[in-house]
Amino acid sequence: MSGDGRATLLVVLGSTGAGKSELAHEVARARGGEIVSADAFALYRGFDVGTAKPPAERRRQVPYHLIDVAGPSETYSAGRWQQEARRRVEDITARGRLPIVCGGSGFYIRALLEGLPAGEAKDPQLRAALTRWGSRHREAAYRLLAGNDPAAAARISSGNLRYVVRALEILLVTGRRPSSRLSHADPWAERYRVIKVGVRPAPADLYARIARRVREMLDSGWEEEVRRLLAAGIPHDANAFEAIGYRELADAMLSDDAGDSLETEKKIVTATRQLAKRQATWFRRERDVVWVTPEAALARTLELVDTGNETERRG
RNA sequence: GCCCAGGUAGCUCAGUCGGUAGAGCAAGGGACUGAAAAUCCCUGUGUCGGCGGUUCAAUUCCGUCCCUGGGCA
Repeated sequence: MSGDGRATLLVVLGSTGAGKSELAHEVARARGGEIVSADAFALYRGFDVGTAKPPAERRRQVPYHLIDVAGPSETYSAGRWQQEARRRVEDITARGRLPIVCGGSGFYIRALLEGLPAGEAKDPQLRAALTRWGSRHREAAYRLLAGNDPAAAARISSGNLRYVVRALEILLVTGRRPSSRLSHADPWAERYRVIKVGVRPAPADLYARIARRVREMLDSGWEEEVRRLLAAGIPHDANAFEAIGYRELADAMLSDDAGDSLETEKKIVTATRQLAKRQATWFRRERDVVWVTPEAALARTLELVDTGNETERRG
């Protein structure tokens, strides 16, 4: 509980490789916390090395949630994660422990804290059909959207088939214009004293960290894991295979010209850096984030977490 | 040493029948309504290898030199 009577919810965010996991784990150990992963790919069983899941030792020290909760061929979703994550956070709080949401999936974190439009308006078959049609008739798909919802079309570029298809899916499933469905105020997070800590190394350090991490993952049997997944019949187009590294490694294995592994490693590092940049762009807009360097992270975060509690003790 | 093919954006290359050049990738910036590690948008001045020559004008033609591949010796 914090000074105003609300329970504390700690959110640790930042780019891949910044040092979020380390921080979350240490805070959890120091303050009796439990970690809820906000990572769109650590959800999938079998995709372990490249998603940097916490090793068994850490999982013995601290309870981890929303890791390995989906089958490797499944497609998870932000909405499903939001519901699950909220339930876990509430449970953790109810047990008197500190909930720590930690991850780099900005869309998920926003869904958790600020909510999503009501109703998932989802139909996978329709979406697949729209995608098939749209990839052949990109302009027509965009015109169909523009004709039915100019406001939605204005916010989406015609080249972004994914967004165009999604908007059409909403239109067809709900019978209402996607633009009329923009998120409403969601009060869920108001019951918490939310502390958002962003971990951000010096820019030059981040690149070095990423390169090192990719190397370590490859040294830890990443390729072997991908080979096993493919051998087990996980389809190459499964959602989890869209994760950086898994994509490149599977492509290299499935193409005839065995491709050299140094080339693959470079591609993975590049893709990871690009991801880190996109994440930075996303989080830059996130409100009320306290940014810290990995070195100063733990001390500063404990201070932030403890402040409210001291206030309560005094009050 | 001789012959051939090249030397153009950080990389791979296109192109200019002579009027100082453009794609992909990389890089930088941005967006984000249940696929989000996804998807998409914006941003391209670089002694066109060096030096000479021809020309109103050369990255483009000619000469020469240097460099890189390949072949012949």
